[in-house]
Amino acid sequence: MADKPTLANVAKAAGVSIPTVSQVMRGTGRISKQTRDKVLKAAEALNYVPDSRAAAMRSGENREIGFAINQLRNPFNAEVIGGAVDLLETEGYLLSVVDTRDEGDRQHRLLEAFIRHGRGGLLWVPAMDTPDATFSMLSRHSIPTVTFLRHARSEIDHVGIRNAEATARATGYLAGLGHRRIAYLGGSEMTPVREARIAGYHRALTDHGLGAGLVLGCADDKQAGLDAENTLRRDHPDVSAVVCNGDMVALGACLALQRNGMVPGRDLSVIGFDDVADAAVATPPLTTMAVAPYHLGRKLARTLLDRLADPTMPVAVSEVSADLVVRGTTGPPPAQ
Amino acid sequence: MADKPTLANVAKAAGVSIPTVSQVMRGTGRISKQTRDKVLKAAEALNYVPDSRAAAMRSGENREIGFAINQLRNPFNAEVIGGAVDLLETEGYLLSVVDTRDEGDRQHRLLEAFIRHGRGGLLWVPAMDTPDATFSMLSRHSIPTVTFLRHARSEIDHVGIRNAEATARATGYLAGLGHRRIAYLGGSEMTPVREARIAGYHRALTDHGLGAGLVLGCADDKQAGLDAENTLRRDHPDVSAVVCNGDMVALGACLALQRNGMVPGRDLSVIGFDDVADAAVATPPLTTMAVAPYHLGRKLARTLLDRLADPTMPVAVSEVSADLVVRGTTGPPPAQ
DNA sequence: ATAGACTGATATATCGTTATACCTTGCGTC
DNA sequence: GACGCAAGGTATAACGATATATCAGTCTAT
Repeated sequence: MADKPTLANVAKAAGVSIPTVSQVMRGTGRISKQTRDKVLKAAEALNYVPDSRAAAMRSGENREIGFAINQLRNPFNAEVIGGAVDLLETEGYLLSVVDTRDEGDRQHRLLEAFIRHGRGGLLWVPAMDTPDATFSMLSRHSIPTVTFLRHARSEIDHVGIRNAEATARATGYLAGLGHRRIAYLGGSEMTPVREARIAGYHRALTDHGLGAGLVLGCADDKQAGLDAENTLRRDHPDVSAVVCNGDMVALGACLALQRNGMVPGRDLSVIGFDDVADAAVATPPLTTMAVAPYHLGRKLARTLLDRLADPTMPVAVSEVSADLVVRGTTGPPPAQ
Repeated sequence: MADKPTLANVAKAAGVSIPTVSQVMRGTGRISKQTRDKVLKAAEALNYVPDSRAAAMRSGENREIGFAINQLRNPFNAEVIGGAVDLLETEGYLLSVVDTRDEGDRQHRLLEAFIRHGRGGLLWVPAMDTPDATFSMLSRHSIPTVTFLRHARSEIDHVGIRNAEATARATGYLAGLGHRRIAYLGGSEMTPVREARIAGYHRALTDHGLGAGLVLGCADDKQAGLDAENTLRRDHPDVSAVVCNGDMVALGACLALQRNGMVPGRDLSVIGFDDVADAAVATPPLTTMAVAPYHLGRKLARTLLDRLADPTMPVAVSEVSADLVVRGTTGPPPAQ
């Protein structure tokens, strides 16, 4: 076969110097049409593709982004990644993903791998137990970073969700329907996200004069939601509405009701969070706080690109609000 | 602040030469304990992390993998990616993902970006209309590649699913229950995957003397499955069982039944494909062909690592079989 | 005592690019 | 016809690492 497709070989084939080929490929410098055609033909013949890593080394240009997320196997996160990938692709960036599993030391290793492999920017859902060493490593190598969901440091760009506001809205909506006893269902660890949501829940209770709340934790999946609802009904039969930490928990709760001959929205009102794809097609369709993960991913990526374009930009922190989507799992409390 | 963390600066700080530092970092060569400690201390102080791209340039070592998939926003694919990422991470590889959307020219650009950015290996679900130019580009740059699901070229390593066998088994199971009129539901384009499944379906029909089949296409989501079942019931009321192209379609079909006061497994038997997380917690739980996407992703990555470790290895083609998981949506046909 | 082997380190070239400075030509100008 | 200037290229160094060869000492064997 022919030579390896490098600038040097294209140059040899075209009978010009290496810098000339480089300039033709990038459209810079002053090159005559005649020479350019000659070079392009040679490049074509060799199937030349520039090595952007070598280029990056000299020029500093870097279009490689890393995304460290806490849980890859999760439809919500998968959508976020999809959004980020799509946006980055349009600008010629490549995205690498790793799964930190919310383990601080594992996360440190993975972020170090990102640095080692020359990622020029980071999207990051910081693990709960992120050590200081991780932050100092990132700042030492001055990697532009945008955190997602969990706002770890005030000097780092951030994109999140208005959790407190959203949950307060959901809770307030239920109170407006006439519910007096509203529980909060789901979430196990006290992440900042859950903390904010529960704070919003409590604020709404206070605002509506509903006294102390009831928080019941559980894992973020359907089965756990199902179990939690059973527990709730047994121990607190007076609860007539639940605000859930996520759609999976909400859907599980609905399932539990139905398996016991009750109907969501009549015997118990249920509000989810996220608006996953299944929420709209469940029976009955789930009332939920919609956050459009795909667009969140795009926004996240956009924020990083803005930072890369202008490193002097002031810290960008944005929180997108969630929309209450009323469907079939909410209604007035059952008559006593 | 101090200097940029490079080999040169570590060397200066430690008072030794650059190659010495390089050797200490990699644990090669003969270095006295005394010198090593000195170097390690300097590296630590500078927060040194080697630049693997510069290293790759000289040594050829490359631990960057690209995954070009046809649809990122899809729980099954998300799990596959999760499996691949997990396995690759244990060996120090990084995975970049792109979404081809099954568009041949878009895919070509993205694969070229992988080459440009120096990916040393590729995982790939080839688009239906992949042009020859794409294959020649990959071979021209000799990028080790493993195709997934769609076996495009016999000389390329491959990991897939025994689609025909699995669907034949599903169909045979229904026939064994006594069903005489079994339809195939779902899938819109004639991908090799769907083609194989339908072939297996037809083979099973023939084996059980059930004559011509009935294939009804639709998109791969719940809503489409719901609509398709309604159509089926209206136009072909004699059908007593359906084999579905995917779980989403199957779950949609079950929903359609329930909304019409019928019960899956009694009035119509339904078998899905994939065993998505929801299949087990649906009501009734879905009978399906389980393929364990996470492990499929691991196997895919493993195959690529094997190829990278030994380029002379004969072409590796493996097809994993799907397991029939009998749950609640299948049963004998309703008595006439 | 001296060749030979081993130890611990270094000098130098190289990977594939890009940035910078420099070098020819040709041409118009005074 | 010497000068300035623009056009069209090239020479060279650098990016941050690794591979290869080499070198100064020390140790061993004969």
